[in-house]
Amino acid sequence: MTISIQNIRGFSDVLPDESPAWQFVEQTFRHELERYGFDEIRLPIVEKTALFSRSIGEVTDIVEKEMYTFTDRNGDSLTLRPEGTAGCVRAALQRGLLHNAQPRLWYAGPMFRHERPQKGRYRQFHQVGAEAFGVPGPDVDAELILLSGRILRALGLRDVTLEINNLGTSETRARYRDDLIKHFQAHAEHLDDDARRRLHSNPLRILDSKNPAMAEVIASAPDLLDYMDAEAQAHFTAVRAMLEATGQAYRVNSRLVRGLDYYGSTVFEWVSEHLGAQGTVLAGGRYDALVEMMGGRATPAIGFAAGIERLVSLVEAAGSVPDKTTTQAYLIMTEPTLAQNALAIAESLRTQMPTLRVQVNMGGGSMKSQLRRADRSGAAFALILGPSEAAAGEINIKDLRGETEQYTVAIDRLPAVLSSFDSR
RNA sequence: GUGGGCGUAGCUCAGCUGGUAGAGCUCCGGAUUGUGGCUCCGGUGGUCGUGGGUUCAAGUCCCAUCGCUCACCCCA
Repeated sequence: MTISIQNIRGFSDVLPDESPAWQFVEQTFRHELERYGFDEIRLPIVEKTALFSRSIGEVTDIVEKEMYTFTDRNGDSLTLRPEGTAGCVRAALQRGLLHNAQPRLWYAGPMFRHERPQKGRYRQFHQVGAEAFGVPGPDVDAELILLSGRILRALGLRDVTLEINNLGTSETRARYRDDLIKHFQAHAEHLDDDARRRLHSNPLRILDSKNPAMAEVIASAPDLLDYMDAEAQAHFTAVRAMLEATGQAYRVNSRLVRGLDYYGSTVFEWVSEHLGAQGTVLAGGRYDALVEMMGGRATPAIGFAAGIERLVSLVEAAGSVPDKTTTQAYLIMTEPTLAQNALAIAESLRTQMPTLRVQVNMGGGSMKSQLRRADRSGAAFALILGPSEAAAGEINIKDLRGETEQYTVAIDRLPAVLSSFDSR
């Protein structure tokens, strides 16, 4: 079949088969975040372009080539949000949430980046984000990491590992960056094309290269950790001590660099081996300079974002998605003329039993096909209404899963009977 | 943006050196006049991604194009 209009590349549908896993991931985040004192904030999907270009960094890949930017009817440049932190900071500042308060906020929803799609990477993707404002750490840093670990465990994910790093202050990072460029320039003959291109735009990224030919130049490069000042050292040590005290395993990865300009100090990343090339499942870090940069009073902050699609794929592979609640009762009728009675019975049942799931067969069909639908709906039992039952104010109950013999009851006794089935 | 792999039924796929489109699953009906699952029988469903070319003849060969997918880059 040739369908004339299809979805946009990289914008996927979440089909009914997949939605239980999505709900599981979303509900787990909501539940654990609330338990740690985070409150939900709902933010616009479109913001002024300048919000992102200024906060994320003009020369990052996101801003340079990945944003969905358009001009609206007023001539303003608007952008579909590529990430959540900028909008959250904007809202917190604009609405006065940061005034004499240390809010902890979480949000969830779609983000948009115009990249080439591949496994675990889509143009519309979904994140859950959490941001904690006003606390300089290291206690929040550690708690946020512990929270993210708890969420991943609650999702039943075992094979995810925690990597942490400290990017130091913007001054020490600039000094490190300069030395790194010098180092790579001195060994320019060993660099591949990508590395040469990134030498000035993003030299820290060269450290991540997977090219074995460059392993030696990279290994001999200066280490960021050697550049940290005493304060950053102390902060990093304290975070590590807190993780150790709570039994949270981690690996220090001095090559761990976040892609957005506003990150500094503590950064962390949860990584899975089962996702192909896009293994990062949840990542975050401290961004103490961002609030002030956006016009607010200097306010320390830290946050993380998790990729729902990646987590859904892991959770499905791990088989940890709880079974979907299926239809408990499926009502069928032997004559189409009984549809009125069937609807009335179902409505009355739903009113009397608020938690009951009951589906009425629609569109007729033979007894055989109706029962087949009842079976495939996953219902625990079928309610069968024929002319004789209807006339007598009764209905027939057929147990589709257990051993109970089929029998007929008065309709007003149905709630009691179904409850007894339910507690079985 | 660059490269590899792949586009045949709703799904998973077969279709040799060109000779009028197939299987399994699903769905619908029947075997069983008001009784599902298992079995058996039958049926619905395709402009073979799209456009052009070669040929008496193209799912098959050639060209272009679109899409999907994985990887690079980058990131959740």
